[in-house]
Amino acid sequence: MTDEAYFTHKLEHREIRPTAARLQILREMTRGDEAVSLPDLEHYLPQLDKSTISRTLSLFLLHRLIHAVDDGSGALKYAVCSDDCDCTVEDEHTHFYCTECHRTFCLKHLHVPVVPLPEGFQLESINYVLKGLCPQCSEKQQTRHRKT
Amino acid sequence: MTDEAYFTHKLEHREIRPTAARLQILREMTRGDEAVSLPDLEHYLPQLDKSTISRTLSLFLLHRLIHAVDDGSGALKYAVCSDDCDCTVEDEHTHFYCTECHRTFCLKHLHVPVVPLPEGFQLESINYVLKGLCPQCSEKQQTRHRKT
DNA sequence: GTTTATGCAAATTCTTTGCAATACT
DNA sequence: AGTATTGCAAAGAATTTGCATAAAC
Repeated sequence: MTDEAYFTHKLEHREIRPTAARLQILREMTRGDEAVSLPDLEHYLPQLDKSTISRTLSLFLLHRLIHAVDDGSGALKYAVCSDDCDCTVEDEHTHFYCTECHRTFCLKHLHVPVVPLPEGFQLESINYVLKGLCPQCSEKQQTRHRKT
Repeated sequence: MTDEAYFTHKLEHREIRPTAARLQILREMTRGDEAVSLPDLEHYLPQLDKSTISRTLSLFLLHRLIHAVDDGSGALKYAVCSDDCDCTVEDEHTHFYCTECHRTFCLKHLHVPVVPLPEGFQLESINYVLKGLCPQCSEKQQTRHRKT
């Protein structure tokens, strides 16, 4: 299966018409294990208008092809769901936001923890973002300390 | 101890000069167990400029008088820390965002869970927001269903 | 009287929307 | 043709900043 066919299938699986713009956005979002923001996509895909990207992200969200993470950086970040994801609380995973390089990592093997809620609260979803230094930035900081 | 003296002391305890604007903002933030946004404060304190509120919140954050919660509503929310809070991961509590009434509740008795991070990640803080319906909105919804 | 805080206006950043033009089936 | 998609321009919302005035010590 070619790359193109793979992404086309992925869109159709979620009942999204595979247009050129949507394929480009999905391809871009699939590179790497990091969540990307609308401004990120705007930067990497200058041929597309931000309104197109915005509407595409809304569509992807609606069809549960991607999930959104609020990492507190000011811009929402988005990442492609795994194929079997239904976006229920049980499907959600932990994200890590690096306060140094501002990247947000998907820690797909770490499910979000669920604390028992008081009476009356009805849980729909969870935003669980750990913040700190990613391995690279943590390493750089230690190197700097060793040298000084 | 009067109200005024209580808030003045609270500011001074965090080494913040107790000006009129700061006292009003702190008083407003102390009402209720909900986190408030900058636009919320702007609405409740029309006598203060939003730039003043913005700068005051930054100052409060810096001095760890308040903590910020990103509930995904578009506006950051802020809530007064408990007196013994040092804003470490162990001090952080769970927040609940109601998708219906858009209020954010501090669940102070529920510490944020901490999942074990992969090698190399250095944890600084956690944003843990549960989303769904609060007791009131959940109740209203059920009432509506019973009637129809 | 010098430092600090505040208000006003404007800028910035992220995101969405109306509408006309284009592409698809 | 008729519907869906896209680009452009503009609007909207939250937040911040420069600068002049006002308040505090």
